[in-house]
Amino acid sequence: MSTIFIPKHIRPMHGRLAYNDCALFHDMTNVELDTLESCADQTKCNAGDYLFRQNAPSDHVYNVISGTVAIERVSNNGRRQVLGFLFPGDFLGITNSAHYDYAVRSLTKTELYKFNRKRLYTLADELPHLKTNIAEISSRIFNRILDQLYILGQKKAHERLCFLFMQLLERLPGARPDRVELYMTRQDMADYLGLTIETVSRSLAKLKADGLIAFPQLNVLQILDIAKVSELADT
Amino acid sequence: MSTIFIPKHIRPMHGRLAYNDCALFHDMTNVELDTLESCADQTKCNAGDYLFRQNAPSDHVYNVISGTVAIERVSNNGRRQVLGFLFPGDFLGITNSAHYDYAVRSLTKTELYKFNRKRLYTLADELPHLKTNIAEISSRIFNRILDQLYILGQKKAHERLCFLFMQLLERLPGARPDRVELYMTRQDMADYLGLTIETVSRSLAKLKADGLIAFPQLNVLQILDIAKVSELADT
DNA sequence: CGCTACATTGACAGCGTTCAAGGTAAGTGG
DNA sequence: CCACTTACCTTGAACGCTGTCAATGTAGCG
Repeated sequence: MSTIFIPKHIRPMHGRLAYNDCALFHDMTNVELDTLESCADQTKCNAGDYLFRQNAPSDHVYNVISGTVAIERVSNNGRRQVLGFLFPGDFLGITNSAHYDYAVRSLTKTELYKFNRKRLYTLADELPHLKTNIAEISSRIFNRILDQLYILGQKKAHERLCFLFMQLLERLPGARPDRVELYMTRQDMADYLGLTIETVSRSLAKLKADGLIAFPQLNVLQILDIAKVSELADT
Repeated sequence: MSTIFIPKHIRPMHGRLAYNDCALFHDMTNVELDTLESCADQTKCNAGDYLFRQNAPSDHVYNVISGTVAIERVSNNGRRQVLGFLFPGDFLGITNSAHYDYAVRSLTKTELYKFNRKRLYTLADELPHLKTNIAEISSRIFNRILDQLYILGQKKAHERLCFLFMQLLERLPGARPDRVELYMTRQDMADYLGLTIETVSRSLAKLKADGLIAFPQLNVLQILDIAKVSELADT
């Protein structure tokens, strides 16, 4: 039944999450959702586990139920670029190539739905809403990458961090200006923003000294001056 | 007739251009090509002209026949990021949103095919090859953006330039190691690579002094040591 | 020839990286 | 409960790359 298929902690997002990717089920009838369920399986990961590695065959599309994951790309010489952080409701693995061009690493304990990619795509030919939704999700992912590209090309360290904060605030379920849980390490932030861990640390210290943010705990961020942070983050 | 529809200077690429986007017509029958032609129109631009601006309604998909264009994104504060350079055979304007998230500026005199986007997409529902090809093209565009993201996040100025050179060598029709025409200005390169024009100039001078490249003319590049350039460019 | 746009070069400052040391927090075992 | 370990984070100092500002050079064009 479709009411079982969509777990409680995702359901309430439907109305709220305009920016999140949780839209695969959007506008679909219960009958359609039942069909969709036939492609679905569930899986889980522990913190640090790789869901899949770079160049693995792209057999599945995943939907994060709970937890946080990082999309990474590692080059020949070992340098790592984090392409994004994904949260509950987000999709990953949507691709047209036969292999994933990136790896996915869990930052926390993570539960995911797992769809057979080919079956999902075949199904999309029959269910127009599903196809529209997949296109819509791809489009959002693409736009996020463009934002990140702009940030890496044009922004200073402290601006990049503000960009990350605003992204977390918008996309991380449960994040509020006075409490944003940072599930990633400083190194993950650095690799996402194209900086070193030291620069991240120093820039955080600067933003803190300037009264824009605070850290009630090491991994809990408080945004004190959201107007300024938002301005610095601006794309 | 489909033999008219695909102009001579594109036709020969079909077999060769594994990395170029000129694949919309791939595997299609003459009947299918005739149908495709019904969506097509032709247009041209002068150097410096904008084909369309950021946030314009995304009414058309374009295919470059001749010339070079730059995809750009400008932010609120005026900083510009070039998202890519496109050459004959390349597509642009493939999107799922109602508006373009970027502007397209001609670097040279440019001729393009122009497809009504909605009609093209409707047609894609009927012609399976066309739909596959559109997906294939989108996938390549996405991968190029990921490469660029990595470059901006991890590489030094001279490495970024080598990356650009290798891209031009692979994607610009007619480019050979001993002769790569640079249709873009130094400023365009800078905005593409997330650098300033001065840094571009200095890094070019350094690469020249090291004997990796030469400039027979200001806008003609010669790659003297392709092994090293390729190594520096490596993603 | 002189105008204009584009490119190069120089001097200098500043931001970010690198290398190194020290600090903090959580978990383990005595 | 406390020392010890480990992983992560912060801070410091020096260096170097890149940005900024300014001047000069160069190619194309009327």
